[in-house]
Amino acid sequence: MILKSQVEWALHCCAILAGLPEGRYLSTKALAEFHGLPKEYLSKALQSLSQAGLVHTTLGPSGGYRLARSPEDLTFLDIVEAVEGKTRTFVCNEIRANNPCRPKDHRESAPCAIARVMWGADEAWRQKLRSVTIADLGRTLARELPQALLQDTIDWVEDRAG
Amino acid sequence: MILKSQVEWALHCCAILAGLPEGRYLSTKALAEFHGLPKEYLSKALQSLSQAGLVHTTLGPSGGYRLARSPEDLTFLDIVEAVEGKTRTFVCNEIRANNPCRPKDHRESAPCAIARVMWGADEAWRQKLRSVTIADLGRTLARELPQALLQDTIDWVEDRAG
DNA sequence: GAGAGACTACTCGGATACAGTCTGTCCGAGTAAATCCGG
DNA sequence: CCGGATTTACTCGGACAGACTGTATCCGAGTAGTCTCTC
Repeated sequence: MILKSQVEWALHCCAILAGLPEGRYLSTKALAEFHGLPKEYLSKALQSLSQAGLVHTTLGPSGGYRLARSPEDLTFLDIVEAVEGKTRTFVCNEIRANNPCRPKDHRESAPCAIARVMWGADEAWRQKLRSVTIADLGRTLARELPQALLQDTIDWVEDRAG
Repeated sequence: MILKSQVEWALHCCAILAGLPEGRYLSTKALAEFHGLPKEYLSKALQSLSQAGLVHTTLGPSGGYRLARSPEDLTFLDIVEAVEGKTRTFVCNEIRANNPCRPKDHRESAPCAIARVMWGADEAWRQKLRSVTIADLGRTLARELPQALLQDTIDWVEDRAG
């Protein structure tokens, strides 16, 4: 059970888009080139973000993507769920129903106890992802990265922003 | 990203094995019949548990499986990791290294900030699974299930235990 | 009745098959900016 | 010089292919009880 690499790509792309000047757009081509990724396939990840309403897109030349909301308002969970889907990581197939001892008219009072534990863990995971925003990520990067690299990157992006 | 159904099967099997009288074994066949699962494939899940040292096995007739430790000592995480593996759910491919602005001699001081967040969430998930034991599960079931069904199940198991 | 050998029921591991998902590529349709061309 | 037509650069969506993983089945080898047969 490993998250698809599209999740990683989407997160990195959102980090870049967060540093984009207000109202400008950055193309898939630029994002793919920046991260060294296949442009066509990366666009699938960005489409997922677009469908989820996390990014806004414009067609035509100088088109591309920008964040649809403030980075303060965009959590890791939003992005992970946009790409990976919102379904829980554990699905209960109700195999307890096959217990040969169970009377035919037996009605379940609660979800399977095993599923409840697994879902609790899933919720803890999501809660953790919900607690970190892209703005938080930006602040961490600003603190840790060399000033020069940060500035060069911002300039690189702005050069290509439409 | 969905856990394999073998995880669900392994958890249910451990719950049953926890109710087995001391020193007795229960065969794959019985476990498969009880849960309505394909015997051959279920045995793969049990082999995973065996390799991880969570269950003990005996060959020959009246052979089968029993827990290798006390249910108090057996956590959900143990079982999930035995089947699903211990690798983290997020792998960082260091795509930040492709940043065209980065100087060639740049050395990373810390793991990728995005990966750290994802790993933190992964750890929260594992921590939650680590906090629940099979004994806890047994107590929950004893509290919630009808007394008759519980007793019938125990009898059914004991009938087939070798 | 006792002991040796055959038998049986089970685990274990490997081989195989099939389906679904992930990764990656390609192409056509639609759109908006930039460019070109005729007046 | 200006306005409409064309070109260009991009997104979007679908189709497609290959690799990998998850699900499932089958079979042979090995093991430990049980049964049988002989003395």
